[in-house]
Amino acid sequence: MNFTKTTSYSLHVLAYMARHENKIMSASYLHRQLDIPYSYLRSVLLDLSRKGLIMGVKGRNGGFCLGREKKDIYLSEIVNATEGIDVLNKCIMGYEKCPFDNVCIFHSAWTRMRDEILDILENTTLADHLNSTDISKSNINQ
Amino acid sequence: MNFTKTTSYSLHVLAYMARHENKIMSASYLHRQLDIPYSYLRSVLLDLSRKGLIMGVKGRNGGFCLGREKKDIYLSEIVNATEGIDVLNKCIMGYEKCPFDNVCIFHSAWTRMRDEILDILENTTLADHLNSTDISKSNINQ
DNA sequence: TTAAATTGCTATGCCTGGGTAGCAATTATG
DNA sequence: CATAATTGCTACCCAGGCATAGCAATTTAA
Repeated sequence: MNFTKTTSYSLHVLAYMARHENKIMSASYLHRQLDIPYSYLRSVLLDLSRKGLIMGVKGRNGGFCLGREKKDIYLSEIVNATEGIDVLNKCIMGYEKCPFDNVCIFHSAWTRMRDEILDILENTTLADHLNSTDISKSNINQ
Repeated sequence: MNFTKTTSYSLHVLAYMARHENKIMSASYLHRQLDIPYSYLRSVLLDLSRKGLIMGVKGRNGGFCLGREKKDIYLSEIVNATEGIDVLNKCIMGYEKCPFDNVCIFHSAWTRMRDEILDILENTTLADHLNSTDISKSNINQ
């Protein structure tokens, strides 16, 4: 009923990096800032680095920064790099194809959400996301 | 992003039993009808039986039937018997509490769906479900 | 009475997501 | 130069969902 933690961690990290562009951040720093288990964060960062979403800088004072400009990284790419966006194509009953032939009572609620989420993922860059959450942060009604 | 297969199997089985009330069905029969792996179906049925949702009848010609009348079994009970309805209380990012303080861009799409699904689960009995899918089946627009 | 079909129950295995740990290579700092 | 801090990489562990297999007990049918 949700994204994997790996996806969540990745979105966290990349959103944080977008908010502090051009700053190189080490795994231990990100660990302290984002409260993600250090060792696992290491492996997530390695993976994102291999996939080009971030760039690793070795050596003392090394760390990671965005692999591209924040306006050029779409959220869908991040999900694709972790669990793959295909999760959204499985019906809520866990099958590729709805076992109730799309007439199950959850279907409309489910597809509506899926379409909205897909739309967000495919049309939001890290830069957009930054703006949208900034607006939200200034809204008391949370 | 979806219910576990165990939940899906359970909903399948119970919906099928509701559609053929008062008939005793063996695991191997249900396996053939619903295309659920036999051995795993056995363990699912055992579990549902222990939890009172179905009743086992031993011996040759034995099998299972609904543990209560179909109008008295709510879908929420079934989900609770398998993975627990709490899955719906985790945010889409996989946490108990949304790590973005409820301002993440998926939040409204997600909560809307969750509320709808919860409403369906808590207010639909197997009997209701039967009617709703019957209506849908007669609808060409699928 | 014997065999077949069934549930009740338990032990086991596989896979994946999540997580840990350590070593080599690299780089900056004292 | 020596040491500290870092990434790159690999091996490993654990839990849970999914799945299989087999044995005992029960009941029916031949």
